[in-house]
Amino acid sequence: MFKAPRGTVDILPGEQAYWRYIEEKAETVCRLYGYQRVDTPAFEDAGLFTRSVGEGTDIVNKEMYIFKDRSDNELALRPEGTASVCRAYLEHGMDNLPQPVKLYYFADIFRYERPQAGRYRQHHQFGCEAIGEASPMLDAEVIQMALEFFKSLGMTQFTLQLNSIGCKQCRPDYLQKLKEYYAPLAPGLCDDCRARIVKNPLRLLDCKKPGCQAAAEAAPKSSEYLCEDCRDHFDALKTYMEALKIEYSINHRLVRGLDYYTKTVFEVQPLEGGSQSALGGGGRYDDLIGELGGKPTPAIGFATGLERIVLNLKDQGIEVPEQKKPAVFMACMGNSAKIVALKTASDLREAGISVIVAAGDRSLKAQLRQANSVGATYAVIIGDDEIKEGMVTLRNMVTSDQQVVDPEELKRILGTQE
RNA sequence: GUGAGUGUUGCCCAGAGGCCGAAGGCGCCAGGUUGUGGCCCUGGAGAACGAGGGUUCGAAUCCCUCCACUCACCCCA
Repeated sequence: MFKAPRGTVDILPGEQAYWRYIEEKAETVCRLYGYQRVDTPAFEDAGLFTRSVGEGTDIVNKEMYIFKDRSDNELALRPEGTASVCRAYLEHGMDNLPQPVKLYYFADIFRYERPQAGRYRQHHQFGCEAIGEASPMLDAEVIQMALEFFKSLGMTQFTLQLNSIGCKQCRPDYLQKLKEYYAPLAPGLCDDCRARIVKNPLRLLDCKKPGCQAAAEAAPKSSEYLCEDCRDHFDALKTYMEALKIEYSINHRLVRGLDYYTKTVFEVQPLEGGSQSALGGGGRYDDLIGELGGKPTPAIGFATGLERIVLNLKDQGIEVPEQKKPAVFMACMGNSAKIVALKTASDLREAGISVIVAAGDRSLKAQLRQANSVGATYAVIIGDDEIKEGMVTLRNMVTSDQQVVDPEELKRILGTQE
């Protein structure tokens, strides 16, 4: 027997209510904020990701699904959403549209990781990107939008963490400061961290190892080494956040795992929950479009993991609307009844009424049992008696009222009941 | 890549060397009404107990190997 590959899951009909709910809320938020949907391919040139996400990151180093196709193109299943959207922005000349261009997406994301709670090899993200505007107003708006999205789902148990990691003007200086601070501490750090001092100093800050915690806690803070532009930007953002009454906490150790971020970075964390907890995150990436070959174009975005949202909704006991039940279940007995049932059903469907027709030769009892279990509001019963009269029996499954009606009348009767 | 746990019918799960040719619940199917659901009752189908090897007179139950899944670390959505 075949099984779904490791780290992948089937989202069965019984789960779909959560997914439809999330998608609907996401789309509502996007409409309110003026974002338009974009869909990009599930795989891209591998180089797109190595260049954007960064050579030194875990995602690129050990998590990408890379493969060569039959023409020897090196491709990768997308390990995140932003790079593809930026590629599409450039490829389709969206820099000629009024800026900023606001796009959202639902995408499956692939990372070769060890699966665990809330973490999969294929997962789904909803994300937004606002490309072509540098103002911190947009930062505030994007963050607000992310929070409004969670709130619209009924979620309340989460916090917002914020930081600024500077830009290419000020970050080199800050990294230098970090290195200087860490150099004498190196002997006491974990192996990973010793390597990070040279390779990726920013990552020193989010090491979870007990031995490195104290060092990270007392490390120089990026927000204290910002250039004037970055500082103004961060200050303005904080002002806007206060004006919007958005609560946040500054986390000096929040750095994010993708190299393209500049200035603002943020994460949404649930109040409690497992360690795979980040519900979403994002930040500004003012240099990315330029690095991909476009003219310098500032941008900001965020993404959320749908699997984690589903987990959270369940943990919080948040109810989602049930999926629509069929209006009519059509039971029939005998061969001529089958023909009438089929015809009647298509008539009703033409009128927009959902119908399930019992196929096969099961007893009426069995058919009605099924009508009950699929949650149909009505059963239409057709047998020899009805055929003789040219009528059908309409049974209300909720009240158990039953009447014999002309099939032509069904549409009218059912139409007004809905 | 590292560590821990688990692996019995579609699902949940009992079972701890012979009473297991595997129990129960849910679900499924059928019957209890000769054309009628939801409750109830009865019956039925469905598992050689992850795979392979070993110990033993005898293993779902003990040991080994492998595989899978889960959780945790790392990192992230």
